[in-house]
Amino acid sequence: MYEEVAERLRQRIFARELTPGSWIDEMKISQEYGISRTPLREALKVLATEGLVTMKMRRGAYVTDVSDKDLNDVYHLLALLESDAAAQVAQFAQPEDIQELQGLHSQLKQSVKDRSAFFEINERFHMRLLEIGNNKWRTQMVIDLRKVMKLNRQNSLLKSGRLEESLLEHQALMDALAARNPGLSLQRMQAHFANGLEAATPDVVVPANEAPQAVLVTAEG
Amino acid sequence: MYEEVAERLRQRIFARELTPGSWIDEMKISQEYGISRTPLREALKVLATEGLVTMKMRRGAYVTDVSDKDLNDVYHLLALLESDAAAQVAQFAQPEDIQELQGLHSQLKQSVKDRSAFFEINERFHMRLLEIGNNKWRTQMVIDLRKVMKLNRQNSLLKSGRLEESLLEHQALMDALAARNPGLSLQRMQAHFANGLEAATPDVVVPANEAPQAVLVTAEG
DNA sequence: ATTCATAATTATGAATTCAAAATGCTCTTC
DNA sequence: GAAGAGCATTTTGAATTCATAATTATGAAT
Repeated sequence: MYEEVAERLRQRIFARELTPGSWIDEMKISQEYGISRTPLREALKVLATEGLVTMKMRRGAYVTDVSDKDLNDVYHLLALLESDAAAQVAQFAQPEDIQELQGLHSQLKQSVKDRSAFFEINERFHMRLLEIGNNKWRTQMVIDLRKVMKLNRQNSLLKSGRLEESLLEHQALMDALAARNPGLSLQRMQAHFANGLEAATPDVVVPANEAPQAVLVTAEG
Repeated sequence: MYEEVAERLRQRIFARELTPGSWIDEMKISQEYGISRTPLREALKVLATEGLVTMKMRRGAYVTDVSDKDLNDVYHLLALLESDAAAQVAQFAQPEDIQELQGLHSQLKQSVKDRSAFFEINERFHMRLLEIGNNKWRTQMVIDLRKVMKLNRQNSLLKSGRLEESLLEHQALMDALAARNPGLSLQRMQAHFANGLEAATPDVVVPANEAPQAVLVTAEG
């Protein structure tokens, strides 16, 4: 049950119903959910290790307040991990996996008019790519980091006017994947992330012309 | 208290006192520790999110059995994250931080005769580099991944005859850091990891001559 | 003798109870 | 009137109790 409770809490945190920095009233929540404090406390400890809440000694649980630096740091790691995944996919994926990604990409193209649909398919694309990347630890890390991102920016990975650009970057990535070029795939994913970050945090930059070479260290079996 | 209990359990798991795949008897452990099952269960759930134990529905907790592929995957991520950290350090560290690393490296040189001392200082060096890298999320991820590595190989990051080689790689890394060359530092750290992995898993290779170029995507403030 | 069903035991998961610590309020004193 | 001390209330943290599910053992039937 604690899993379920943890998920409900996550949703409320992401929805800003529980605001960053605010105290979490165990009594109140457990009554709301019609459960005892025991499974709730277990859920809170799980969220604490995920970084979504912070436990203060003898003071209870607080929704973590992530700073701008935190968001930059997390975004940087997302770029690092997902680019790495892209390289692995280009190198080791089965043809049908690439097909599947192309299918998702097609759906993405078609949903460019519908913001929320685009958003959802985009997320599916990224998650599917990770799964095909076939490293569950990396996948789990990305899942956790994306949760943290959701704490403070609704659409940090996809800001308003960027749908078309984002689509072009996806296309470029898909081309690199289809060409089974790991280095290029890595680079394209990096570019995708570099462009995705909003202008407010301009210290994350990959100059497109002097784009990075591939780091080719592979550990897949 | 659950933190403390979690740590005691971690130690026992790393020491192989609780063997991978084995069931964890809540009753027995709680009696051993002279506590109730409540904080123990909380600790177990934390260890579960860390990946050290696996919770089976209505079946309790089991020490996770990590496969060879898991170890390869985790090692790959360690290489990725720590190289990234090295690049950041080269780029953004304060001079005194580099000094400190050089100090640790000197200690490492001197302790080449004492295996366990070497081991401990080596760990300190890597951790300190991460901290200087100034991304707490990355640091935490590496800490967690290193815990997983400890599950199945005592000295996976440093196998028997490799102390001297390892030292040379460290020296090369230090040179790159001192030269404040991010790309080279990244590359040297990658090489360090590539060489560190034992021959039993030969699918992790970086050809030294066609060493990777730097991936320069920085997100530090 | 083997297999299936039922009962009993054991262990997990959750609720409730209990204790201790921290905060806040009130009363007293300066 | 303000400040400090003491008491009460609130809340966390842990133990105990309770219920439910699963496994095992026992017994009966084929």
